[in-house]
Amino acid sequence: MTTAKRDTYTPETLLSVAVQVFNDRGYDGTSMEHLSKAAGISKSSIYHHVAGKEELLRRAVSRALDGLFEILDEEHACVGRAVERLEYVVRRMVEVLTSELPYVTLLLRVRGNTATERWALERRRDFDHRVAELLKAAAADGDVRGDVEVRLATRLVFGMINSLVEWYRPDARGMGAREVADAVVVLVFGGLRQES
Amino acid sequence: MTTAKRDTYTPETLLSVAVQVFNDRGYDGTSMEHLSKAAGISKSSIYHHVAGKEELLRRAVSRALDGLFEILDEEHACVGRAVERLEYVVRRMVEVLTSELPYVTLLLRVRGNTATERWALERRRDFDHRVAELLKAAAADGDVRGDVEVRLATRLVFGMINSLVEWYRPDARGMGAREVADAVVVLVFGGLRQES
DNA sequence: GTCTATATTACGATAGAC
DNA sequence: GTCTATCGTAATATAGAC
Repeated sequence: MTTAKRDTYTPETLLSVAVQVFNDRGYDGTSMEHLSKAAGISKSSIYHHVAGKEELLRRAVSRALDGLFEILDEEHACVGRAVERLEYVVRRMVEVLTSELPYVTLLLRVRGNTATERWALERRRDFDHRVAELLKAAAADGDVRGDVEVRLATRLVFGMINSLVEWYRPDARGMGAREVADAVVVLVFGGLRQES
Repeated sequence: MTTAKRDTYTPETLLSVAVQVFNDRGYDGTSMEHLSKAAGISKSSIYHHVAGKEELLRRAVSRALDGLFEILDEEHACVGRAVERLEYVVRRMVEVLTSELPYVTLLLRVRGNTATERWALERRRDFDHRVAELLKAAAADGDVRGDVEVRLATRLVFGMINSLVEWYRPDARGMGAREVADAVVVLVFGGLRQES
């Protein structure tokens, strides 16, 4: 029992509290006062753990970005037919969005007012481009419909996947991540229309 | 030539400037100082035209909500087979999102920190429910696949459509609203997969 | 590690001159 | 209708005691 007691904050545990408040009120709408109330410690105590508000944001979006980029290094994202790699990435994106929900939520709402936010936006764009290339390859293989521009289709698919953060909640009696991932894959590739 | 001169602001023209800044920096990240710089007049002059920051937000989201709700009163949204009414509403949503882009963008980013924001969120939920009922009816008709829960499908389709505000820009050489609407309808109903 | 107290700056909004 | 000047508050962050 080294530090098995409880209660005292680390940057990690403080982050999980802060990210919740950021997502509830918006990053700019959250003051250090709000954070201190939510954490149950004083404002100045927060500064003992982190340099300030922006460091909390940087830690949070880093965690989200790391989770997303790791997908692209996985075997099923690198080998095989492009359309199958794409399906794998789509499914894994849903899994990362749900498992790292608060961190990805914050990432997707970043505006670009500070250097940290602009850095996050840039890394996000890199990730989007990597997935867009996958869709482009699948289109070149003839596995994906050619009557919708690849760039446009990528954006719309990302829109559908990323919208998870606006409504998905890991309730006990709610939907599981697997169920959501299945639905996203079915809709993205097959569409709403009843197949005969 | 009553007031054909130019330059002096009305609540309307000031709103169009303010909404741009709100969307660029986020509502909470925008100060009256930012607005005054963008409008080219002093902070106190803004208060001559509107009661404050929150009134600008209210006017903006009202305009967006009015545009969306009007869709539901149109003939093609009320008569005919549910799946066809749904397709019509999806297409018109894209048109309203593109034509009222800055106002809808602001609406979709509202958090809920003030009374105005909570009112906007509530009206948005009403609209979402109306469209969800349409999808439910289409599913009851057997025109929409039954292997994805209606509630989940609604959210994902809304996610795809609403994501427009994150990337659509009405550039002269860019995509037209019609092209985007076509792509959304094709993907929502038919999916990505190449049809044989 | 946490606190109270405070420095300093920025914010939303108003007063009153022109 | 626009301005300068300013009020009162709330923001980020620091100092220093315990």
